[in-house]
Amino acid sequence: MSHELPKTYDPSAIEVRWAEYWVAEKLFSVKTPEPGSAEAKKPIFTLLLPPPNVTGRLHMGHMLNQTEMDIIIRWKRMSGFLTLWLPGTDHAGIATQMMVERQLATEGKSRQKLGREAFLERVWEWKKLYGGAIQAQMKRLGASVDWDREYFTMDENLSRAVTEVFVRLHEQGLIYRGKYIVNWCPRCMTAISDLEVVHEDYAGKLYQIKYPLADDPTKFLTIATTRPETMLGDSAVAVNPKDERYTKLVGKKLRLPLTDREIPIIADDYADPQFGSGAVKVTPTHDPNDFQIGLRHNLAQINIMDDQARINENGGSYAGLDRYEAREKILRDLEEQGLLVGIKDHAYAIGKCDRCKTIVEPRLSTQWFIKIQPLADRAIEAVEKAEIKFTPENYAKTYFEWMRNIHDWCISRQLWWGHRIPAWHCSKCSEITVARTAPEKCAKCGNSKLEQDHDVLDTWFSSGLLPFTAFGWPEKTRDLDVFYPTTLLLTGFDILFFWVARMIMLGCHFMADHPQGSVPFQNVYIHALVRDAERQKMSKTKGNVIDPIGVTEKYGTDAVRFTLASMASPGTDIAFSESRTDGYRAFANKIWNAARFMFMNLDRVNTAGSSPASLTAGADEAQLSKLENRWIYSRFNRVAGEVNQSLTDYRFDEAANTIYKFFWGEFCDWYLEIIKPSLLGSPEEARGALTILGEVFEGSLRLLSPLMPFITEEVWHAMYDGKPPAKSIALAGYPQREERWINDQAEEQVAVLQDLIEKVRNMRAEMKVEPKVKTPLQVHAAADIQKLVNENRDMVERLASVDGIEFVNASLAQKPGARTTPKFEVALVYEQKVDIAAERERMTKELSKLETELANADRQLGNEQFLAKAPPAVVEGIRRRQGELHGLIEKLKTGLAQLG
RNA sequence: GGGCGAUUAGCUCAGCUGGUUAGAGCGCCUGCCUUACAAGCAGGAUGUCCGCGGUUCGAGUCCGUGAUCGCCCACCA
Repeated sequence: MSHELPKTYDPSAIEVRWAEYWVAEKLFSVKTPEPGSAEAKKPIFTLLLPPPNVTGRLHMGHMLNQTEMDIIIRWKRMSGFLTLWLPGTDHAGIATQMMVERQLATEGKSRQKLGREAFLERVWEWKKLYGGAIQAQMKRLGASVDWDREYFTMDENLSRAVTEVFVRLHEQGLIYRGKYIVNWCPRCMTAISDLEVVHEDYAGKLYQIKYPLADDPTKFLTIATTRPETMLGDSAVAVNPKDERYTKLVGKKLRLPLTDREIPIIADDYADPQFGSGAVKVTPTHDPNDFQIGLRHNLAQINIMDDQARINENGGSYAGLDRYEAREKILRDLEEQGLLVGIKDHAYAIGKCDRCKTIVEPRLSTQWFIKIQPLADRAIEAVEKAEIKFTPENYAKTYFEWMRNIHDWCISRQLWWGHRIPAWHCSKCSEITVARTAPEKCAKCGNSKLEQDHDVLDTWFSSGLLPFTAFGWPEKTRDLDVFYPTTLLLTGFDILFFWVARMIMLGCHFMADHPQGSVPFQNVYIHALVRDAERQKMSKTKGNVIDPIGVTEKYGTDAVRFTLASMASPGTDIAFSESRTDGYRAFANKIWNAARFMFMNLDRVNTAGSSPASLTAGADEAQLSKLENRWIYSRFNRVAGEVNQSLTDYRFDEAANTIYKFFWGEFCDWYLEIIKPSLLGSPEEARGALTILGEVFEGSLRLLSPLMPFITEEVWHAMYDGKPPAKSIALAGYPQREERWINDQAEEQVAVLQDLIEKVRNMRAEMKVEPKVKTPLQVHAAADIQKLVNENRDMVERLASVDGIEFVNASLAQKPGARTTPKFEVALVYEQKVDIAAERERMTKELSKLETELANADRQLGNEQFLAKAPPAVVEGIRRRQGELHGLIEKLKTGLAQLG
């Protein structure tokens, strides 16, 4: 079988093949290990699958999630760790419900007319339709997901668990039902939680309105409001008790304009004497603050709007008007009556529905709530005590900030897609029974006509249960024993509060007795987010609007993945840089060609030689006497150690850059160049060289594999000639640093040779030596350097285009164009004259740089404070450098003098 | 209004606990199709590390302050 790879690197062909292979070989399936076994003690990961948007395309931010997830999966797999793929709960459901409702509206139908069952059936159909695109993309990335069963978790198990959680919380007094002001979306016709309200700056107006006193209509109290329409529901006007202007008025009545009602003037601290007139209208049904004031003063609750935010029958002649139509009319009417006394520009924030961007209406309604404080306290403690650690750490601050200002969580939604609240209403006595299964009859009056609550639960309620329900809770399962808590949660900050915080609260609460600890995960890695295509305005001005699928097709998944990893430094968002992706595609191409080069030589040896060569049979020990082999082994192991450390620290950027520099800058640029003569030499010699080359190449592929899974898989399989030791490179174990191969001396020696070669190349370029012309070289150096150069004479001559090396005893410093370093002086023997002016400029520049440096060193070393306080290693380093600088400067000066 | 973060080469970004000469990719300049790779090779140029003040023997790095930009949270009419 031939080892040949196609001449051209074509990522798409490779990707399709291996993605299909991984799925077919079930590389992503998970087995539950024996409890207590070594396998069970390995880290476990919670990977949140981000919600797809309704069009079925992935957002760039989500794409990153997925890509990084994949990196983690594959990295951990290679480390021999178990990876667990957890299904996400169903976030697309509500969006889909909205789409279906919109469609029904065009057909003149509604969900109420259609009925619950038929409606849910239609939602389900849509979800399957749009889910297909996501599934395809996941397959492309090598993930296998049983779409119907795992992704849409409206299954019986989860339903049972959700009910169980609800009932238990209710029994513990942590769930209550009450009339409160909630955020109401008049378009979705449901309550939404605080987090689902997005605030936007709004250039509004502040209206000043006169309310006449009831017993003296010639006198007025002026209030200020941004929402005049709500005055129809006013129950009072509040002034601050310390506000002396109004002390006498407290307790008196006002006539509420446009209505026939009288309302009291009350004293409440909420009123700010500095704002407006210091008097504020109180509308308990349409403002959360006013609601609280209303409770304190036992005010009437007059709801003036229906569920679509139209004025209801309590609004008198305004009934039936939309809230904004009503505002216009009310303002006109007030103006006619001379009661509108001022309009000012006033910027404030308005809340909009996260999904449909309709302006949210605070609305008094009966909802289910979770008493959040006890849960939040424990969740705060878990992070304070470092039971859960955030990376980057500063997200803990954000988390605390939110947790400490948390409000009770409204969990009921007036939607149909979701888990229904397990509460039953008695048609006779209105008693509410919360139960695991439908009760036969009312516990209070015995009536058998009971109806289940129509509301469903907030999706984040069930999502928040995921860390334990996914393992079969409330049953005591082996999975729960083994997998809870997981080691790492990987996610973006955008769902820190929605999901992460709630998983922590609910996990700590329900898993309090768990032997391995109650927290749902021990580490949270918050990765950077690529700017979302949704935020087009911002993105366009920054020039970072990109189509992830297009980019992937253009550069290959490996290049895109590598780019995202290399830019994933913690703490900041990523602006996707196409030019960098282009660069990493070139890197993939480099790998490809290096592999082709290796295979080419292998085939040559196998054709010419008497015995076959192998890339994977193990190193030929005799080869290790060669400097370049000791060097590359040392470098490889050092790099492996660094990469492992970076990955442990979640520094994917460092890991990527380290591998990149090693593979391209050392392995390809130097090692392959150095060993070319051996590869092209006798079959025996080439066979030996190939064993080392094969080992280092194979190890490099494994090192790279998490960042570029497709190309590494392809080349790796080719190296094993169709008989790999594992089904996938991902299963082959990750390279670790092996101390015995670390060789400082070899690294130092090669560094000197590299420096020498570079100096010669530099001189040649400067003197404009024809590339094909080889020039003799003079070297002045200590005996050990001479010995080193002599032993590697061929290498230096070849890589630096040198014809003969002469060691000289006299310094070369005065020779025009010569180069001096602390370890050697080197000059070309070349008749063509150097450009004196350019040479003088170069040397003068060099000299001034060195002199500045020397001045610095002198100053520091002359400073007793520095000598006393700086670490010895630093002092020693500067002292040594000072010695070098003296020598270098001396020689440069000599050289300059020589130039005249 | 509260909190968090950013500002380093023309562009996109690294620079970990303060320590010798601030880096990478792309772009740019010069020369090379050297038999793995022109998606390449060799060489090269480019920085008031946002401003100001401070701590320190020493600051891109720590502190304060100002400017600009961004994000998150938020019930002040």
